[in-house]
Amino acid sequence: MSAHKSARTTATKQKLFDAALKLVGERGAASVTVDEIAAEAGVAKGTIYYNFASKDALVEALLRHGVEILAGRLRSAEEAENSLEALVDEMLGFWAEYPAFGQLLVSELWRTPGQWHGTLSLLRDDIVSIVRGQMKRLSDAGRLPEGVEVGTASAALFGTLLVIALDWQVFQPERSRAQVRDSVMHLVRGLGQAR
Amino acid sequence: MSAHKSARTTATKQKLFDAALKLVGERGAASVTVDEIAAEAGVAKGTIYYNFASKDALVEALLRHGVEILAGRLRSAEEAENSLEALVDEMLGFWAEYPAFGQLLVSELWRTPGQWHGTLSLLRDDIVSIVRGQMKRLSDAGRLPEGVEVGTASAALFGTLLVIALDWQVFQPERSRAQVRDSVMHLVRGLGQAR
DNA sequence: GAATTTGTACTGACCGGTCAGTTTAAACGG
DNA sequence: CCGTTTAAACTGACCGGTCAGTACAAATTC
Repeated sequence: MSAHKSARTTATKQKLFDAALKLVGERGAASVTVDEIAAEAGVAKGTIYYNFASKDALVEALLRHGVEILAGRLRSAEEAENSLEALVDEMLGFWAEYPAFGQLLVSELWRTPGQWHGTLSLLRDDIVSIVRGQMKRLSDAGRLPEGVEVGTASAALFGTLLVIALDWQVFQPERSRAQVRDSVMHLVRGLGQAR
Repeated sequence: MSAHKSARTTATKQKLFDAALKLVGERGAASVTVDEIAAEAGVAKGTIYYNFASKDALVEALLRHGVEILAGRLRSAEEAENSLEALVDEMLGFWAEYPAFGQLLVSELWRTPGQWHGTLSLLRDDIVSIVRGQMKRLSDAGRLPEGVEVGTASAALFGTLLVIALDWQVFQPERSRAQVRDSVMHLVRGLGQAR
């Protein structure tokens, strides 16, 4: 893409994203210090302020970055197999790979006048609209129970997958990913073939 | 309960719970100051430290208090009508009444080594076990699809209701409570009568 | 092609404000 | 009276943000 960025800053930003994601996901954006992020990334504090305007700006960039990855994956999953199930499977895989991002998202997404609420609303829409595309297909095929609104169902499915993944990681780590996926699939299939 | 508490302190604690719930739910435990909570409650800062050992202790008490209310409501709902649907309806009503508590819970519940993780695990179990009771009834009656584990399903249902309620409050406030409840019921009924 | 300049990325000591928690003396109320 | 609350000043650790300076490679100059 932008050819005017050196490989060096890109690498540094990546290190900062990794470090910030780990710490912020675990302990919350407000209680992690910039010094800690710098230490975790193996970088001086000043470097953070060279690359980002503020701590908030770093977190916001992290949010965008993560959603970008998720959206990209969902789109390629759709390309490979155009089904709701493929989407669900991919999303579950993403949360399994980046649990800290799930923790960050879940703790900020519904904070009413939060500092990232505007950004997060937009990002949420990115993902939900992808889910909605698949839901719409089911609906058009008459495979959705009447009374279920596509928009609501999409938002609910997204949120549900998020918490199920989180709950799995935190409270039931002994379950395999396949087990969790199958349980969710059961639910989703039930939805798809309900009368 | 404990008869050795004056009505005065009980009232003060209630004011503090209300104030703390509002602020902490909206902006997160870490970024709310004790002075703000005192101001919101219309109480001197010293009073907070007379009634609670620390800011953390106040939040923890708040967590316990909220879960106690929720559990109490769920139990009386079950007494009135012994069905999963009654439980779901009551839970949705609770989240509608205390949205800030939902925000607080969702942002702390899956924080892996968080300061309240231990307490929260126990509190989560309180609620989930109530849900599990109803799930078990369905399961014994053979009204649950095979392959769905009761424990997992209960945890998932609890989490799902929480995020659906939150998403409703934040992103779709125009929907009526009845609408949301009906959508969820659709899902739950679908689960109950799946083959 | 050595010497010098320029631009970019990074460093870490430092500063000023913020905030949890303390202290105290006095008032309140049941 | 005694348990509770108030008001206000104070402490000190902590933390976001700053800034003068370093490193170094790629131009630029002579």
